[in-house]
Amino acid sequence: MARRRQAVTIKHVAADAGVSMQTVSRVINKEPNVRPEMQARVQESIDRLGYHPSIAAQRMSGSRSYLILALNDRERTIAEWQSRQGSDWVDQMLLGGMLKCAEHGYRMIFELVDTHNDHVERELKAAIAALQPDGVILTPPHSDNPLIVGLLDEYGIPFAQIGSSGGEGGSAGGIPLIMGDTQASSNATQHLIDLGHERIGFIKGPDDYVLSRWRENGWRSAMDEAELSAEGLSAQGDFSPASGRIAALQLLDLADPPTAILASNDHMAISVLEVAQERELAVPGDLSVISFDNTPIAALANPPLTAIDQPVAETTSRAVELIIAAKRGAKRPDSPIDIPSKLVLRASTAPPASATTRRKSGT
Amino acid sequence: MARRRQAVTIKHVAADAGVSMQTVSRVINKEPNVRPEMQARVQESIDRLGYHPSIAAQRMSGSRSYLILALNDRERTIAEWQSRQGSDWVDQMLLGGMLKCAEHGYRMIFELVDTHNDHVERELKAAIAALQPDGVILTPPHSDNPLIVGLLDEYGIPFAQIGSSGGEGGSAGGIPLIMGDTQASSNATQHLIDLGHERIGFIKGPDDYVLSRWRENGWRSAMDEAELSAEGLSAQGDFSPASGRIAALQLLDLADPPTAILASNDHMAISVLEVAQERELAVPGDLSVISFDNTPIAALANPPLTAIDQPVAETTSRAVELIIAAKRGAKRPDSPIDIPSKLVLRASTAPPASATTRRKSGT
DNA sequence: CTGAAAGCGCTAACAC
DNA sequence: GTGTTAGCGCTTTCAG
Repeated sequence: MARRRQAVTIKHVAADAGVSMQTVSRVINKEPNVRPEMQARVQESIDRLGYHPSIAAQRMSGSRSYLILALNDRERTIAEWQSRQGSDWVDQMLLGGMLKCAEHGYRMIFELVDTHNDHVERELKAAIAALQPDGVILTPPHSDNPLIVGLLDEYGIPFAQIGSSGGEGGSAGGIPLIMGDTQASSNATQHLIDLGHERIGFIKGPDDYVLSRWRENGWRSAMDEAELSAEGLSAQGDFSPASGRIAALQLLDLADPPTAILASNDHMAISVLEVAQERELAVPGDLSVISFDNTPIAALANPPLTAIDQPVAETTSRAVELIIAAKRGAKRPDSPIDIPSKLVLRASTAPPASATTRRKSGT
Repeated sequence: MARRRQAVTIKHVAADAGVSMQTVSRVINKEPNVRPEMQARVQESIDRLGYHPSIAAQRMSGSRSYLILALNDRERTIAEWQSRQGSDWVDQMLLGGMLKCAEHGYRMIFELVDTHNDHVERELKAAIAALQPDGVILTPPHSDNPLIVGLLDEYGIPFAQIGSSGGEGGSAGGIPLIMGDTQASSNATQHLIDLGHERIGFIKGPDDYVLSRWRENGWRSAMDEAELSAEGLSAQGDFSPASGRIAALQLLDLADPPTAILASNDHMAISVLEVAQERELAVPGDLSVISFDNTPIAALANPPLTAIDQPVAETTSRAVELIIAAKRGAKRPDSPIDIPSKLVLRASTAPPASATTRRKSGT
């Protein structure tokens, strides 16, 4: 007996409470201008009848859809899921975003879209038309995609840009959120400097991620500040283990190789670990390693990696909050929200073995 | 300029193509009784205008919602996300389910509900009323929850029960899918027996998961068949590392301890590994270990664990297919769909060290 | 502060 | 084959 119609509707509640549908609607939406006694009576009916509004109907009548769309890069996300390397980016988004949505009666829907594809626009339009989301959460590398940002602005849909500083002028509806990449990168580098390292290598992320630049900048600025040369100590990677291996080889083959390496993500750091092992370099004895992201493999690596933890859950949670607030008419923050990343100390960092034998001034 | 109304509706398309809305609707839904030339003309308008139907409106008019609800256990799922141990159950569900949904124009929405809570019913009713999903995917331990199953049957919503054999009579709309637990467990045990093990311990999962029993049964039957005693070789666990430790201790403290242990999930197996290390038992030299699930930590453990891989993505994908088929009126399969789990051989299993010194007949 | 009327975008049920 | 009519459940006007 597939009764496809709503079991109990606003009409039933109205009849039960002896009021108009309108009043019930007001109670549901916590609108003012309802006498406490009315509100109580209606609420009682709602509870007793087990009434829950249909978001489809709410959406139809021009109100909210209570849906927030989270957009991730299709190719990379699927690759991560299939590789089963334990990256929990999506899980952390769910943890932060879904739970925050639930608190407000919203729901989060995940969608994968191709960045490098002419279809982005079509895909996004389709998703918006189909779902009519109240907000959209963009993740790298979509966060700075002008096509996506432009479309969202045009539609007037509030959206969060995780991992984006919002470009130059910012956009009408975009709320940029960053995870302190530059600062964290600089802190991590400083940590290595404090340990006594002077030759600190850096493995960059791919250029289509803005945060690749931030991470590099943080490293470079800490090196500069300590008056250490960064010359030749940066190698290009693309987040893949293979690229990490190539970069590690490049750095360790240097005439004066680094005693520490900061890798732009965990996978590349693991590759560094592997290369070190092949070369019989002890970690952290001969080589210290720090990675970005702190996905589960960082803790499970051998040795466990000191890593910069990305507060993905917290950031997503804030993104949801800000979108919902924007819906309610709150004005957007005028500078990017910055949720700081913390350095998690584990076993892959130590003072350089040859600390005293090297040409230098400090300890 | 927040235009909350649909940008281009079926009306626009109808006007543009010079036909009635109904005809457009028929084209969208690929219904018969439309002349090819009409269908082409309408399709042309749809494409040119960039029209996409609103699922809210489709739902409102009594048709599908194109939404499939996936229900997971709240407490356990959140604990997994927070522990950051790399369990990718949810990711694999997304991989299998989301992609399959997308193929058919559906969307999957995740929702967490408390099993051990009086509110299950209320929560589920709320989700159904709000979303009007076309189908629901149940995961353990919800799959066999009579309250949930009963409610879904009553509402006439097709649903998949992952990890359930469907109980006695089965239910009207329930489609049980299992992942070959018994067989896999028996195979894994047999693998150890083939290796020469005779004392094979088993660490059970919690009783509120049916699959705990299946896994135990598989082990027990393989032991029986090989005429090996299982007496005292099973220890209770609850999937947590702590419980795995206690169970490992219990088994290894036996007067005649096992030379191999089959743990009902990866976490408990890791605990076994830890206990072994503390006791200076080499794995796999002195003790072989096999785990269930094969989440990413299994491969990352030291040594990497031989594990029984749960085909979560494939199962979820099939679940979605079957739900959509059921919607289209296909009759449900009359026995549980069984997607076999495969044993992934890694470095935690080997013949027992003392193989020749033990009382026995074989090699 | 409360109610009545109109309509959102779409499809089921009928006519033609 | 195609068009017309009515209505899904809710919220927006706008009256009172």
